[in-house]
Amino acid sequence: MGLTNRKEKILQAVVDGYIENCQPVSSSEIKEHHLPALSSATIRNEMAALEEMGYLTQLHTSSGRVPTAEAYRLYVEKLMPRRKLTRQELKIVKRYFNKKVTEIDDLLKSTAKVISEITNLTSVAYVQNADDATIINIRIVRITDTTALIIIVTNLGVLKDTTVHIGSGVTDEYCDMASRFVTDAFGGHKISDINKPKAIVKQVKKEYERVFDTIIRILKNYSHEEMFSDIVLEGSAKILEQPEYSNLKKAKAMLEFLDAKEELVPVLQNSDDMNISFKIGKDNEIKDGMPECAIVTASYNIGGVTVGNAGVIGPIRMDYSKVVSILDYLSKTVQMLPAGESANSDADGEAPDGDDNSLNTEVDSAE
Amino acid sequence: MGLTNRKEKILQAVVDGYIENCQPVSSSEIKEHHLPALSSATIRNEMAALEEMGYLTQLHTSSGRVPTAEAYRLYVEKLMPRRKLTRQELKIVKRYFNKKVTEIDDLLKSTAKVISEITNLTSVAYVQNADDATIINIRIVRITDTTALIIIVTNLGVLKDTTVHIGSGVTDEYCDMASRFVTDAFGGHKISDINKPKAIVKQVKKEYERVFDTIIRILKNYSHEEMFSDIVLEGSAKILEQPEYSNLKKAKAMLEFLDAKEELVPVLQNSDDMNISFKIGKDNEIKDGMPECAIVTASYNIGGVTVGNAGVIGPIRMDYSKVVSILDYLSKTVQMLPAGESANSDADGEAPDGDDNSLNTEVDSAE
DNA sequence: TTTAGCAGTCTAAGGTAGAGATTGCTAATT
DNA sequence: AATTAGCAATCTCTACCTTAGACTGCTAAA
Repeated sequence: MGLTNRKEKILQAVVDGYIENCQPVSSSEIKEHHLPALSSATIRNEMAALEEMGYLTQLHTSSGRVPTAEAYRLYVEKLMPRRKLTRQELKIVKRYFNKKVTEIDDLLKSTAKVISEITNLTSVAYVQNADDATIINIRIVRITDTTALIIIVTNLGVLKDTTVHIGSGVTDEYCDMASRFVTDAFGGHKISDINKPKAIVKQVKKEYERVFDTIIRILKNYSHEEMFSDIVLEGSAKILEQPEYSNLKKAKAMLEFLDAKEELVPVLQNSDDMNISFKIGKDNEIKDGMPECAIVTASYNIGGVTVGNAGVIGPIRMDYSKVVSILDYLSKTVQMLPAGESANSDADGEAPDGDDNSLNTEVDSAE
Repeated sequence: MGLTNRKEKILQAVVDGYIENCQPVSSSEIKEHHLPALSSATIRNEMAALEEMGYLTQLHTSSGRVPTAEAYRLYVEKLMPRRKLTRQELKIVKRYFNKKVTEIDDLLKSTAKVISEITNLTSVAYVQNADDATIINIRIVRITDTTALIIIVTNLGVLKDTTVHIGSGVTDEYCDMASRFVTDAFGGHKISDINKPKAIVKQVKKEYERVFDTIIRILKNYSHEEMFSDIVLEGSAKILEQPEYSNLKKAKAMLEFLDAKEELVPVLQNSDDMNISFKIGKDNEIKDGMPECAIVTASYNIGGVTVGNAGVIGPIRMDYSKVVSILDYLSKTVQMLPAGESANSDADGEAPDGDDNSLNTEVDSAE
C-alpha cells in the first residue's frame, strides 16, 4: 500500500516543519504554511492515516504530530528538497580551504570544522585506517646509539613513525642493508596482508630475522590500533544547542558517547559504497545505551583512494537537506585537491612567504 | 587582622562541607559535624564575621553560607587536609601505567585519563612546546622521487617529522651529506635559538643553502605552531556532573570554552616554578566571557626537563585535596619513568608477547 | 563571651485553576 | 465518496497561592 501523492506532501510538510521548529506540527499549521488548498480536517484525516502507517506519532492526544525515524528515512530518500550552498556558506568553506592543507590529518580537521560551522552540529571526521595502503618503501634510520626510526612509506603517505630500541652494535650500513631487505620483502603488499599468514613468504636471511620480526610487529600494530587513533570531533558543545538534548541527562549521555571516540568508529564507517550514508535512529544501535541520534557521513577520496569519512552527529531531527548539500560539496572540493602526493605531510601549511619547503627548486619552483 | 584559630576551623568546615555537598552550609551543620563544642549561635556570629572579611557569602538572607573564591585560595594554601591516594585510586593509576608508555604524547594522554577517572572532573594535559629542546641530530631521508622526510632528533625525543618536496635530482648521497652538514650547523642549539638572529652562524656552503633554509623554516614552525597542537582533553562530559553547570547555559559556555582548545594554553601554563598551580575564579580571567571555574595543574618532568602540564578544570568548588594528591602522585610517578630515551616513541605499547621492538637483543633483552 | 530563644525572611514543593492548542468525531456539504 | 465545518474532549503549560521548612540575626539571659 503506497503513499498517495497527497500523503507524501503532508508528510514532507510535517518533517520540514518539525525540522525547523522542533515542535509538534498541527494540521492547521500545515494548511497555512504548506497546503492552503486543503482544509485542516482533511489534513487531520491524512495525518491519522500516516500515523497508522508508522510515519507519525503524537506525544499526547491533543498535541500535533511528530515524524518517526521511519519518516526521516523516507524523507532523505525521496522527499527532501535538494538545495545548493548559499553564498555565505561558500564563503565559510573558502575561508578554511584557501590555506594550503596538504596533510590528510589537517585536511580532515578543516573539513570537520567547516561542517560544524555551517550545520551548527557536532561534526566528526576520521582517517581511514591504513589497512588498504600499499607499502612502497621502508627505511630504518639510526637516530642515537641505541634507537632507530622505522619509516614506512605507503601509497597513501608516510605512516606515523615508530622508534625502536636497537642494540649498540648496529651500524648505519647495517640499517641501509636492512632497509633494502625489508622493502624488498614487504614492498607491494598491503598492510592488511600482514594478517594473512604466508602472504609474505620470502627467505629471511638470518641476519635480518630480527628486523623482519620487528617490522611485522609494527605493521600489525598499524592494522589493529591505528584505526582508532585519528578521530576528530568539532563543536561537541553544539549538541547542547539542540532542544532534544536540553534535558541534562540526555545531553550527558550524548557527550559521554562522543567522549569515547573509539566507539564512534563503527558507526562512522560507511557501510556501502554510497557517497553519503544515513544512519537514523535505530540504524546505528551499536552500543546499547547509546543515545538516540542520527549520523550522516560522506566518504572522501583523493586520487581515487578513500582517505577518510566525515559527517555530522545530531538529533534525529536535523536539517538533512543542509547537511547533505555541504557534505556533498566538500566531498567534491576535496576530490579536486592535488592528488597522491598531498597525502604526504608538509608542515609548512602557513609559510609566511608563501614558498614551499624545497630542497631544490627544480620541480617545485615551477608551481 | 588575622584569622583566629577558631575562625579558621569554621572556615575550613564550611569549605569542606560545601565541597562535599554543593549546598550552603548552615551553622547547625557545622556544630553537628565539625565543632560540637560550640553552640550554633556562636558559630553564626563567627560566620557573620567571616562574611564581613570576604570569605563567605550567602545566596539569600535565610540560606547557609558559601565560600568565596578567596576562601578557596586560603583553603588550598593553609587549611586543606593532605591526604594520600586510596588503594582503589592507586589501582586505577596502576592500570593505566603498567602498559609501557614511552612516547610523551601517550604519556600525557594516559595521565589525563587517570586524572579524569579518579577526580571525576574534566582533565587536560598538554605537551610543552619544543622550544627548549636541544637539537641532537637531523636526518634527511629520501622517500620517493620527489619527497624527503626531515627527522629532527632532540634531547626530548624525535619531533613530529615533516615531509618536504625535493627536486628530482637529489640523490641519497646528497641527503646523507646534507644531513651531516645541517646536524653540524644546528646540533647543540635549542630550537628557540632559531629566532635569535646570528645565534647560528656558520659558513653555509652554497650547495647546502637550500637545505639550510628549509630546516630553518621547519624549526620556526615548531617554535611557533607546535605549542598549540598537543592538548589532550579527557572527560569533558564530566563537567555536566557538576551541579554548578546543571544550568544549560553555563554548561554550554563551559563546553565551548573547552572546545576551543587553543585558548586553553595560556590558562594551563604554570606561571611559577611551583609544582602545582592553582587558578581559582578570577585568577584566570584570560578571556572575558570565560565561565567561572578553577584550574589546577602540575608540571611534569622527565630527566629534569619539563615535558608538559596536566591537571583538571572544574567548578571552583572542587575536591582540591583529592586533586592535589593525585596530581602530586602522578608527577612523581612520571618522574621515575625511564628518562631521556623514553621520550622517543615505541609504538609497541601493548606487545602481546611482552617483547620489545628490537633489532638486536644485545641491549634490550637484558631488561 | 557565650548561649538560648524567637521573630523574620526566603526558598522549595505541592496543589489548583484557567487559558490555549489540537485532536477526533459527527453531521453537513460538495 | 470525498471533503469540510463545527464542537466537545483531552491534555499541557503557566501563573498563582499556600504551606512547610530552613536559617539567620537579634535580644536578653547565663
